[in-house]
Amino acid sequence: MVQTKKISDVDVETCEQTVIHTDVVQTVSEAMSNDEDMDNVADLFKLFGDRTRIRLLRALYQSEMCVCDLAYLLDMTQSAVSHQLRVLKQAKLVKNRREGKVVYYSLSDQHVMQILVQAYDHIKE
Amino acid sequence: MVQTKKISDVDVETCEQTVIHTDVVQTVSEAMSNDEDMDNVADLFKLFGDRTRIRLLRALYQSEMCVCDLAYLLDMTQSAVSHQLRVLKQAKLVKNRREGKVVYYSLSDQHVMQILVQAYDHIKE
DNA sequence: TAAATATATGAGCATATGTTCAAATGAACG
DNA sequence: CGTTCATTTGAACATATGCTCATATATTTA
Repeated sequence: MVQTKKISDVDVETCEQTVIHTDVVQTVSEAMSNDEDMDNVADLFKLFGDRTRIRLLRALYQSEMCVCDLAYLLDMTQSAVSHQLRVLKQAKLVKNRREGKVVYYSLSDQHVMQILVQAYDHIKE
Repeated sequence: MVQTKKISDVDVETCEQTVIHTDVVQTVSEAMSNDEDMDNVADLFKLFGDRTRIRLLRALYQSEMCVCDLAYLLDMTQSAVSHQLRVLKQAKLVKNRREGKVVYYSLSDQHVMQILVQAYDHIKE
């Protein structure tokens, strides 16, 4: 924990902005300087932050399924489902294989679901 | 794992939709019938799915801070930061206390950060 | 080759979201 | 009491997002 003793003001050139605890800002800024991957984290969570995609992942966690089955299961248009599956595939969260006319989707990585499960547990308390 | 033996078609009243693997859909549907909390999970992730909010949480994970310090740290308008802190507070992810003119924000629950850290680890591989 | 079926894709549209700007609170201090 | 400073808040605006609709692609089958 950082203590907040020193009080000082600093003017910034862009827009006049004030800093109260210079030392704290300095410390935190250094601690955060490493992880520029936070943007990627946000992007990953952005994928999870949609009801449709969450339900798709949840369903595929149970079993590999084709597009029309997923559409029926979620009570959605085949087109809408296909669009979202595309998003999930681009993010490498799901993979697919073709068998004749039918395309089967499945999770490309079981590990990703752990994040989901943990969040689920968090909600449940 | 569910096997995909039976092939059959079903018409649905709303829009004409086709189901190929009735048994799989049935099984998965039952498995998913319990967790209606998936919507809440999506909502939680929606909060994480933004660069600004992620960085705010990341910063507060290091130390309690006031609004103007956070604004300086993230190089953002104090107003924009305040708006997002409000969102995080409504979601009970952060809390605040007033000390004179200055309002200090901090994480209301360290546990929530575990989800973030896990996702961070996932990215790192 | 033509028809049928499963899926993919692009454009359009309506809504959601995040930021800015201006103005309102709220507290300390002369 | 009026001024200053930190923060909050509401409206406006621009962009992002997810769905629909029509159409394209791909594969099987008659």
